[in-house]
Amino acid sequence: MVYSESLKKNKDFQIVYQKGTSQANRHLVMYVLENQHKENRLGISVSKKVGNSVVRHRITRLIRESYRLNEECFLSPVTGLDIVVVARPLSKGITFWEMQDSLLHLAKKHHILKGFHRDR
RNA sequence: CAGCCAGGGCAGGUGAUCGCGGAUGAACAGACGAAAGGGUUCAUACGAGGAAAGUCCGGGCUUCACAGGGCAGGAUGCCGGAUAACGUCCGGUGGAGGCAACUCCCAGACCAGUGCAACAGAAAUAAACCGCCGGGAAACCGGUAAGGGUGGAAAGGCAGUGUAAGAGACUACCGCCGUGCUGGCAACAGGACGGGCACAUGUAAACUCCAUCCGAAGCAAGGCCGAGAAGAAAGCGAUACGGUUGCCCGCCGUGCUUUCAGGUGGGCCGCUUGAGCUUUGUGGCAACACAAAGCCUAGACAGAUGAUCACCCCAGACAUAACCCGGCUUACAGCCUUGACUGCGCU
Repeated sequence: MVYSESLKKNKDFQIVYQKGTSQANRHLVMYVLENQHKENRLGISVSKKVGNSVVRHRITRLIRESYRLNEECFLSPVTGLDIVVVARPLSKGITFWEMQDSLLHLAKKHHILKGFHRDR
């Protein structure tokens, strides 16, 4: 991803969970917190409740791909954001398009979305 | 052609665009970092499985422990072979099933000891309920395990002789036990002779006994480089300086350099050339071994295979490497293929 890092440390996840704001829909939960860096950092969490390793890997890839293809929409002019996306059990077996809609829907609820034109 | 048995292989494909991982090569920058390390861009080829899964066995590797012996604990359990090793595999033996091809079996020892055996049944390791026979007027007494009934199991089976009725009491065949013979490396098989069957049942996936094997923990193993902080020693400097109120007393705290050991955050190695794969040949019934030639085939460290579009078909199951191998077990849409057997039809 051009503009973003991935969120890695468990400590960073805990900070976002505790101090960030959260929005949810039926597929995903999104936590957002302003960080002190220049870049966005994206963390993805899929628990074992969702499915086996194959299912979890696929959901992770769909989230990352959805974010990557719409990355410029998430950029904040002021500061970087820590974004944690948690997959919920209903997201098992959804398509890429549903995942992208779901992710952008949550971003809109967070009011961090800009310049997105739905052009399917 | 149908049914059935055994084995082997594949695990959606092709193209375009975007994206990811390490490797190699080139170019750029020498950013970031104390160091160890490492960055950016482009190109090239490569990039999960038959089970990668469960983590149930066995080994390699690493660190620790270890004179030798014994106990405890665990595992295995017909015989021979294969193997680094195994609880795996191969070939046999015995038993069970199938017309057959073939398949299945935790297959040592209950005359070392201990335990357990519900219910039913007269009685369960000890026998007389009915029956049969003899005696007696009867009550009943005695004999009897052939028959009935119960049970997983009732004092070898079956036929005959025999007898009051019966009984290995006696005889043939089968079984059992013992002895030696033949074949086989062996498990075992075959037939011979003897015992007339006594200790008198079953259960070891009951304890146990016997034989064999086993040190412990695991790549978050372990090794290397090593900020910061704290520690030790030596040297330099001073009887000082700083703080507590300006001063005095009192109280509290020490600077710099070098070296050393330990090793946190971090980084690197371990990390993929290996009991490796493919082909051919030789030995072996086989598992497998040996030889020759050729090949290099993921190596991440929050963890890479995805997305979109188009087309095709039989419409794609189960399931994502994490130090590496050999197995086992479990999950699985289907497809291809080889051999054997049985039945039917045709020649």
